[in-house]
Amino acid sequence: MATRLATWNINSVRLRMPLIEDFIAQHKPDIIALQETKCRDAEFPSADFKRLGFPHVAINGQKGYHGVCVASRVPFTRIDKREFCEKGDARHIAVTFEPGVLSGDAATLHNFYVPAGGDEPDRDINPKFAHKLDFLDEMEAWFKKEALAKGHAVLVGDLNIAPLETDVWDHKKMLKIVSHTAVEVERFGRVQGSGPWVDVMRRFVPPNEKLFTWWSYRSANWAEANKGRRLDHVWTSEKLSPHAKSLEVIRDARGWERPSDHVPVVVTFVP
DNA sequence: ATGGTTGGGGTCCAA
Repeated sequence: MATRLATWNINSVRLRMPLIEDFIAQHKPDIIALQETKCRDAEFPSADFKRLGFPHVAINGQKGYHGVCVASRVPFTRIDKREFCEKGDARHIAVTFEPGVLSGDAATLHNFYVPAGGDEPDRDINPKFAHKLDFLDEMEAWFKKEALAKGHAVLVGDLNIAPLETDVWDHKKMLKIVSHTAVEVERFGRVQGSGPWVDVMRRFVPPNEKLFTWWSYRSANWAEANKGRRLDHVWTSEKLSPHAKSLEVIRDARGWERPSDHVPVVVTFVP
């Protein structure tokens, strides 16, 4: 039996519940990690997920901004939420699955929403960019300290960085744009190396091929212009990597009615 | 060089 894991920055879970329903019907995920749910835990549409076959829900939400969750057909054994940068933001949640769900061992799934970082890529004049860099440093220190990637672990989410030249529509034009600056890419590499984590998406799509998961709302004709970025990621620990068997980026979802600006990414695991 | 759009909450901020 295979387990299909999806990650999707939904940009308001309540507004896009009909799209989530379509996505479930078409792509049959077993576990869904969402970012930017944008509602308090008490306002989270748990009953809708239960109706759709996802009775197990772990939520870390806040009013209006950020917010992450994991909804699952199969149970998980524990829920952890970590606060980063002492800001009280809801940007992380982790759940642990029993042996036989993602691999033959128990495996922990971490779901992250890394700060976007504002417009100006200078930490001295832009506190949001400073927050993003500090958040990444804290991720690296935590992963090292806890050796989280030494066991069976998956990390998904909107990391708000497109690290490779092929993760953006035009590398040279993007070098001074937040999400693709050298300082961010260097931080990204250190976080990834702190596992070390395996970039699962690039196991299936070679690094010389363009691969995007996000297209701005601000450009009309997103599909023709194709000025996208790969901001959403799936990493596994090395031990779990062989269990990840396929990748789907649901590009069509960007063209659905009232879409998120991010599309779902689905990875199939065979335990 | 500039502006383009969306969501939440409430007449502006974050992305």
